[in-house]
Amino acid sequence: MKLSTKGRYGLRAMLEIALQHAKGPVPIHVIAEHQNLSSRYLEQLLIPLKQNGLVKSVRGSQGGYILGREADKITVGDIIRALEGPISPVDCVNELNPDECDRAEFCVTRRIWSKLRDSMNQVLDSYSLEDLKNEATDVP
Amino acid sequence: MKLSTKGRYGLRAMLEIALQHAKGPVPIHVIAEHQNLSSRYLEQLLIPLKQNGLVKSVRGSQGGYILGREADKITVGDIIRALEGPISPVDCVNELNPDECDRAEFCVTRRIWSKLRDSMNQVLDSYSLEDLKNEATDVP
DNA sequence: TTATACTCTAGTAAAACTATAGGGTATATG
DNA sequence: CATATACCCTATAGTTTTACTAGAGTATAA
Repeated sequence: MKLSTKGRYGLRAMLEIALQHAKGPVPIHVIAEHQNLSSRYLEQLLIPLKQNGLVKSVRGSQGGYILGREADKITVGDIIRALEGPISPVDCVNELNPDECDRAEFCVTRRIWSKLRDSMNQVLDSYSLEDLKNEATDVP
Repeated sequence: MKLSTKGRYGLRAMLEIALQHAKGPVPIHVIAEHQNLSSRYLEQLLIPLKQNGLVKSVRGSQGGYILGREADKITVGDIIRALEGPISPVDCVNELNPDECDRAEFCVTRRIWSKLRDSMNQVLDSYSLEDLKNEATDVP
């Protein structure tokens, strides 16, 4: 029940882009240096974020990444789902690609996993990048 | 953010033991056959469950496993924690064995992981084996 | 024209997961 | 007391996933 580094690094990268939004596109290497990550790895994390419309890329000199939409319209859940796929403790209650098993109808544990799934999504969707931005700038 | 088979199989095994509680100790091979699992693998899952007092073992002929305490005193969270360790989306908010990082003090994302951790534990602790037992016996 | 920065694809080492296997010990029963 | 039953302990092996690393290419501002 752990988040992978994809989700954690990706969220930190998104926050970095959000914080520097005013200054224009943020290049990968800047994020990587700030967050002490491999820029080559970060590069790969930005692909699904772009595909999901959470960031836009600007190529060429002075290029980099900008937010795909306003920070208050991007939730932590959006970011995690883009990077790690549907948030679900088991595949049989995965909404996108349910891996139904024979016993689904009688399965007593299934209901618990559904409830856990909903709760996880609810918590992660209750935070937007804007919220994180505000907290980050509050720090002295 | 997936549960491993340990957690899923373990919960099903515990439910099986709870359901057959009246008939005395339930041998591993019975659980394994009912749930279509490898009994050799199941054997390993029962070790941590026993260490955590969730089941007791009875050796010898007519032996098997019985619940370590009443079904309404065992939550799904107890079972998952016994099998998979502390329920936490990241190690830095793991209560038992916190893997604090340098940035913990300023870390904006940390608060979200705490809230997610609490929510996950709360959901899983809101179901007892007794609840599951009741649902299971309701099925025609 | 050139430096900057994104894009796409492939490969790889390490860790975690999911078992399988062998040899042992305790105990109820006949 | 012999024996079948069933738990107990440790080791290991195959597979998958994770977390990168690397090479070659493309677009664009200056």
